[in-house]
Amino acid sequence: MSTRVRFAPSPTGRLHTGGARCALFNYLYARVTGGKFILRIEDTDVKRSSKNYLGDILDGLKWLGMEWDEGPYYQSERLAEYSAVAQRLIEEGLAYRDPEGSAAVYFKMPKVRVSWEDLIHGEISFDCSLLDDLVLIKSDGTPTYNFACVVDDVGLGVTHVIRGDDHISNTPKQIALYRALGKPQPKFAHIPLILGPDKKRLSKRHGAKSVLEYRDEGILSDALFNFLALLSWSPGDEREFMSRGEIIKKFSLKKVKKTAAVFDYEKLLWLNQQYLKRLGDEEAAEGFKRFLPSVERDSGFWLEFARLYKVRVRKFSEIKEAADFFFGDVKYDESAVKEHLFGEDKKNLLGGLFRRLESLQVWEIKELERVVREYAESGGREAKEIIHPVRVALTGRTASPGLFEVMVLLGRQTVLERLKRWVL
RNA sequence: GACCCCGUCGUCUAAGGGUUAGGACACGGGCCUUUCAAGCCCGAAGCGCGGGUUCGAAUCCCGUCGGGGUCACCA
Repeated sequence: MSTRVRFAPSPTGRLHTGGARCALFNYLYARVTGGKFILRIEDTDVKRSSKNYLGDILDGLKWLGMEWDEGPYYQSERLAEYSAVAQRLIEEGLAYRDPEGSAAVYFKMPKVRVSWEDLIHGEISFDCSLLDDLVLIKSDGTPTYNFACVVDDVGLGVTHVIRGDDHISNTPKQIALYRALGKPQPKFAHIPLILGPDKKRLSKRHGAKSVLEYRDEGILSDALFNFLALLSWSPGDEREFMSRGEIIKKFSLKKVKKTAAVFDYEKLLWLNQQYLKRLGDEEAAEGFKRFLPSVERDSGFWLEFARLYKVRVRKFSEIKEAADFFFGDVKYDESAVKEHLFGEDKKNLLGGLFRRLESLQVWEIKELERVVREYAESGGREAKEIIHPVRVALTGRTASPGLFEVMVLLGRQTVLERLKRWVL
C-alpha cells in the first residue's frame, strides 16, 4: 500500500518555521516512499481562521517548493460528516449527548492503557483512565480538533501521521477514537520541536516568523529547505550542503533524532551564503535589485556587481547597506576619513593621482591598476598607501570589493568627482 | 502539580560496549591579499550527575538532576 501523509495546518496563523519543518518532513517522507503528500486545512474554528493566514500558508509551501499532491481539503466543508460519525457513535453507545442539553457530544473515554510504536520514539504508553470524556462536537455543532482529525485521517486513508512532539499527548485520545470507529490506526511519528535560543518553543520573538518573511529578506528557498531538513535530521554522513534531490534521496524517519533542535539563525545565514555565492550572476543580480533603489544601469554593470557582491553578503537584503555608495552619495565613515584622508600629505597624494586619472583614456581594471601602482612607485610608496585613501574617498568606508573593480563600476565621472573632494 | 517526551562542544550534529569522541556554524589565530569577503590551514570547546552490569561504558539498566511538551466546547 502506498504511503499517504498529510500536513494539516490551521489557518489561525502564518506558516512559521515549526509548521514548515513539519510539512517538510511529511513532504520528504512522501517523496522518498513514492507516496502522496496531502494538504488539509483545519479551519473549524471560524472565528480565529482567516483567509490571509490561509494565503500565507499556501504561498509559503509553494515558495519552499513543497507542492502537495492532493487537496487542500477543508474541514469547514465537512461538518455534516463529523456530525454523522458522532451520531453513529451515540447509537453504538460509545458517545453521548451533553446532559445539560446543548448540541455537544461527548466520547466515553475507555479506562484502558494504550500504547503505540512511535516511529521516532519507540513504544509510548499512556493511561487513558487519567483522561476525562472527550468533547467530540462542540455546542455550536462544530467538531473538536481530535475528532475531526481522526475522522479525516480515516477518510483520507492517511497511513503515517508525522507531526510535532506536542501532539504526543493527543495521540492516546485519537487512538481511542480509532478503536471506537473500528478503523485501523496509522503509524505515528512524532518529530522534535524547534526551539528558540532560550530553549523554549520557537516564538515570534526569534524565528517563528512566516517563511515568507525569510523570502522577503532575501533568504533563498533552497537554503531554507536545506536548513530546515537538517533540524533533528541528518543524512548520517557529514554532508550539510545538499540539494533537494539529495535530501529526498537520503531522507529517512529512522535518522530523525528524538531531541529538539535550537534554531540557529547564524547557521541559516551561512548556508544561505553557500547558495548565494553559487548562484549565476544574472540570478544574483535580480535578487539584489529587489533591495536596491531602481536605477538605470546596463546589464554589464549588474552582472559584475553581482559577481563582486554575492560572496560578500549572506542574504540579499544586506546589499542595501553593503553597496549603498553605488546608488547615492557616499556616506563617509568618520573614523575611516580620519585615518586615511586627513592631512596635507594625503591631499597631495590624492591630487597627484587625480591628475593622472583625469588624463587617462581607457577606464578598465587593468589600466587603472597599472596607473595606481606606477603612481605609488614613482612616489616611493607602497600601493596600499594610496589604495586605502582612495577607497575611503570613493566608498566612504575601509571595506569594499577590489578597488579597481569598484572604480570601473562607479564610472570615470563619479570617481573623479569623489576624488576631487579630497584634493586641494 | 499530574502525565508524557528528551539529555554528545555555546548551537546543529556523527559514532554508539574498546575511537586521540568526528564534522559544521559561531569564536580565536594564521595563510592569501589593496581592504572586506570567499577560500585554505591551525586552535579552543562536549558525552548533566550518581550508582550499577561488564575485562571495558558516551553507548545497556536504575536513580537523580535538568530541559521541554500536554493537561480547553484552540488547533
